[in-house]
Amino acid sequence: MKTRVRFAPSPTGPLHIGGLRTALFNYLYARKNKGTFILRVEDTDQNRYVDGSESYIQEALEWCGMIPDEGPANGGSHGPYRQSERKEIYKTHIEELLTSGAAYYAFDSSEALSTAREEAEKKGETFRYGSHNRMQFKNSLTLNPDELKEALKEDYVVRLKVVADQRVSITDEVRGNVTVESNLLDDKILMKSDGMPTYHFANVVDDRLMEITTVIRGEEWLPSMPMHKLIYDAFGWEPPKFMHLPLILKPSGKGKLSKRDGDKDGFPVFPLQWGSDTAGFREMGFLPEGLINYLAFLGWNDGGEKEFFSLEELEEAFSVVGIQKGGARFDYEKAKSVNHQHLSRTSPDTLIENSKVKQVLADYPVEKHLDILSLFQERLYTLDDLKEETALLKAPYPYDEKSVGKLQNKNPQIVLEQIAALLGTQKEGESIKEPLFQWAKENEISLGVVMQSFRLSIVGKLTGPDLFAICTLLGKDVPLKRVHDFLNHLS
RNA sequence: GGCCCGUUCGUCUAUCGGUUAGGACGCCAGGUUUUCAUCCUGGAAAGAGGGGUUCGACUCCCCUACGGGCUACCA
Repeated sequence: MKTRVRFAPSPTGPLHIGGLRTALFNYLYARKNKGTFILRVEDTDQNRYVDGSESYIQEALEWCGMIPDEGPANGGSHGPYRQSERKEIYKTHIEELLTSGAAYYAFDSSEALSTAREEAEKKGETFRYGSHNRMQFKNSLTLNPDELKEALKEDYVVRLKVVADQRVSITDEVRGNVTVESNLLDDKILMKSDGMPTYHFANVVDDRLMEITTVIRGEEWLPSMPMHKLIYDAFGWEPPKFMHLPLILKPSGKGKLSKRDGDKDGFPVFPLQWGSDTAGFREMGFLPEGLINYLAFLGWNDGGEKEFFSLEELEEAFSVVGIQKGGARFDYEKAKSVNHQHLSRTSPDTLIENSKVKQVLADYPVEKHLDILSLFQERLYTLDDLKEETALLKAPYPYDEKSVGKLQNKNPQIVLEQIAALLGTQKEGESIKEPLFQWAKENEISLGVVMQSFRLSIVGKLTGPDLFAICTLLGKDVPLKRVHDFLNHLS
């Protein structure tokens, strides 16, 4: 049987990186098994629907290079791929369960239920609508045919009739067997009073109809897996395989990573920008490969010591045995470090096409773009760093006075005058490196002092890439002027 | 509270009964006094606790502790 997996997000806002990682693992599993990667939009909650989410999700997947084989954007043989467009399908399937007696109508109001819940809570108990008490409520099990007919004119939901006194057992590919007592399970609502299915029901029906072979989703769904099994049973269907992924935790480890954590600590939690005030990894200067590589290793590894992977390499290396069981904390420093690896290994010719790079480089003459990028590239953790790094090409001011102060009593003037002299007589295409070092040696002047003086005069601080390369970029006149300016500054 | 899942350096992780418990990020120290947030080398740093099983346990089992998830007509 051909492998078919789906990524099934809800369009309730931007795609969180936890969701993106779920998508990634689905994608990798599909590619590794030469299967099909499906995008299904779970828009059954009209109250939480947020306009623009679906296109955001599509764009985010595309940015990462994970194009769905089937989905709302490009169609497929098992559509429609939006649950809101599958209402008729759910309707006929719920009829089936109603007819067989595996499900029943219930007429309790939301208010009545929350009251019952509160009362149970007061007694320190958990309210459960199930085999032990379902006969005490107003539903198609307790009403006579006439009452039922009348009740059906008003709002109703459809509930799953969970069998009593049974051990429900199902296996997760990552964690093994999960068993639960059916008496502990709720008679879950399958169909809401607005005629839309709940997640649980839509999920099972769609996974079946779309011929999904393996369900790969977040760990938050693990507790409902036995209940899903019961729905499959009710239809007489064989459940697919299940794989529950560990959660991505806050940097503190206390709970799931949320947007607030990013706002608080200044890192993105979304792949792309959402709205005007929420930047994504793309806007923060991440390469999609960098993000993907980092995310892949949050909860998975190939067992070896290699940690730098392209998407293609991940597709090849991915396997279920490498999936972690415990949650993994998000670490922005590590994410940047992985991105840095990808950044430094991308060819400058490719990188120069990036819009963020173009933006920074626009301040410089076109013929120098490649040289500038090549000089700074290996130092970048994010593309955003390029702007800060290249700032030293523009002006050395303000000088790093702390460093200047330390240099003061080492007699930098004589060094700077020599540098100026060399720069003045420098021929096109020649570096002053050799003659400068030669001079320093002859006069027994420490190269440390020489280079520090030189660097401070040119870029105003003691950091940055190779100084002679910077001078080459700046041309002949600018470095000379800066040395003179610095001499003035010192006096 | 109940149910489910988890627990190796600060963090992400390797180990599938016998290892000096390995790697990466971060941190610290060096790289013949050329700077550097790059690069190279080195260093500090871990099996939650208690019981078993076994010649031998990080690895298997049980208990405890701690952490997380779920407990909606949300997904």
